[in-house]
Amino acid sequence: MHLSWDHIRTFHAVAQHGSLLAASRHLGLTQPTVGRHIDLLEGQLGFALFARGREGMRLTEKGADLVATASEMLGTATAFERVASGLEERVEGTIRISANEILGALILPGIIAGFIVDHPMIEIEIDVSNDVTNLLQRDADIAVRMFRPTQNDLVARKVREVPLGLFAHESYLRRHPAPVNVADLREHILLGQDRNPSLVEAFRAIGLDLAPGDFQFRSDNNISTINAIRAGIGIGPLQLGMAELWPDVVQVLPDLPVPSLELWLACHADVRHNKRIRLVMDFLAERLKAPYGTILS
Amino acid sequence: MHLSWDHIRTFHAVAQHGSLLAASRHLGLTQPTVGRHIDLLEGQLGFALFARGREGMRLTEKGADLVATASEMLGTATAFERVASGLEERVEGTIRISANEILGALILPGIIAGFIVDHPMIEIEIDVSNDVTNLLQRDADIAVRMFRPTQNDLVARKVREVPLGLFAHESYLRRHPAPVNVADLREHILLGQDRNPSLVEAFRAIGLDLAPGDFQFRSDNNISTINAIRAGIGIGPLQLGMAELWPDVVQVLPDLPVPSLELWLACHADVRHNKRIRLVMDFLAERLKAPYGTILS
DNA sequence: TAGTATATATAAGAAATCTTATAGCACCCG
DNA sequence: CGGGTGCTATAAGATTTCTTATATATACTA
Repeated sequence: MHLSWDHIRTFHAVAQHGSLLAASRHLGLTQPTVGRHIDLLEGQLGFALFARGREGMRLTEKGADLVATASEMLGTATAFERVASGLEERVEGTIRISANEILGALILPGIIAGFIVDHPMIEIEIDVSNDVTNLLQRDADIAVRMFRPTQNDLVARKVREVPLGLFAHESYLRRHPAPVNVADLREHILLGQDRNPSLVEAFRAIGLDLAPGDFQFRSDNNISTINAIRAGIGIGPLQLGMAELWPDVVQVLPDLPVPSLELWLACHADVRHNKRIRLVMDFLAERLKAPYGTILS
Repeated sequence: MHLSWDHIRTFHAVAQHGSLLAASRHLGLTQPTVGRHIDLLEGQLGFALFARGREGMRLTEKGADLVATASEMLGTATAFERVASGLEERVEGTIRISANEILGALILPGIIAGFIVDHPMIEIEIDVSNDVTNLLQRDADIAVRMFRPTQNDLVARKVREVPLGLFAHESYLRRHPAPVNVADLREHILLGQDRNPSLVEAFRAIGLDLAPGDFQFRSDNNISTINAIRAGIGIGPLQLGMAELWPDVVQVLPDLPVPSLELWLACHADVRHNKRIRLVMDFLAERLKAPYGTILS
């Protein structure tokens, strides 16, 4: 008498999400179905996997002992899907692209508009996130990143360098005279990141040691920062190509050697030969080489 | 759109057994069901896994690329079942015992007869085989072996030494005078093993270097060998305890230091705390300590 | 305190899955 | 060359599984 492998998947999802309802949403099933899977599994095993309560499904001790193996199964199952996807040669289908806010919301739509007219059989989904793990979990097929992806099963290619500068809106500079050297920045309202430390590190590299508290406006969402600059709140970092779009946003300390970012494209090694993915990656690499101004205008 | 894990299991079974029909028998499904699983899988993947022909299902190149991952999944799924079985505390249920021909056919039935009257909720199955891998694949819960099981995930305990001797039937010895030393054995009709080399090695240990061709009757089935001795074909090895059952079978060269065998009980480490399995193993260990004569009489 | 959101459990109808039965093809054996 | 065996494919009915809808309970919120 064998267990259903699909029931093991359901067990894992419930253990992961803590409730039948949450698991059902992630599995694309309904709550009664997920509940029945667990009931059947418990019936076959002869012991309870979860304690049911108003706050959801708590793993029992025995249930907890089984999570690791179920998790291993999930990993192998996603590997199976990845390998299968890598063997696929059909051009039609869906491609899911993971990108940060600027790329996903501002840049990619314009690029993809050109792609889909030439390839009407390919559907594109955009997942706005900065997490690399979604390539491993197959939540996305292609990732666009502003740093080198180092995960070992990933295939990454560098598209170009992205030069940065410090910018402020005219209205801000009218109220606060523009800085003439790095040290002057301390007297200004600075726009920075919330929990991401990369900007603090970049400032340190150009000789300015700042604590998170020295930034008066903090957000990890890049679009939020851009709009803060445009609203005249203060001085913040911006990609040079983007600044050209808004004539009333001007660069401060233009000679400052701000370290530039890198633009990378990545996919999982298992799917690298998938025709669809290749096609989209090649197209993105080609179009992303151009400065943003040419894309957005 | 996710694949069904059960379909992956079906894919693996078909790849393994080479046909829908053979796979369906191993999976406990019917041939049309197995066929539909493969059809659905191929439809979702977008390419063919098998080439269908009168001689069965041949893996395509792409199908072959997926077998390894599917196989890994099967391994994890059986591990899941093993761990679950180890966590189980119910006493009722089925226990499957793997044993060689002599134990499985002659000895165990008598022992188990005593067990099941005390434990009516436990059902016992006997799988006659000499393969240790069936504990890993969960084809059996307990194995009784005549050698030390060395597989690393196995828990084994030695029950006792099993002394061996050389025996022949009276009718044979009437036609051929009994040997008086090891060298005399060369002039006799010897009963040996077919492909299993252990007996040849045992003879070499007592100073007699024999080739397979020196045995006129060869079988790897122990019961076959026993019956050959009883039928008066020639001289063959027998466990001392068994010989007592047949007064007209007598030992030759009784002072010969024939190396003895060891009797081992084994189960998988994952399953060692299962109450049922513990119960049966303890019972078997206790009863198998006694010489066979007391069991069979 | 009413309203919303979270959670599980259950009943009954809808939808999918599985089985039985059958057809068709190729091979092997006496 | 008939008769068995092993194989896949297909149709139709039986069965199971899944979903929709509802009941119940708890916590948070305004």
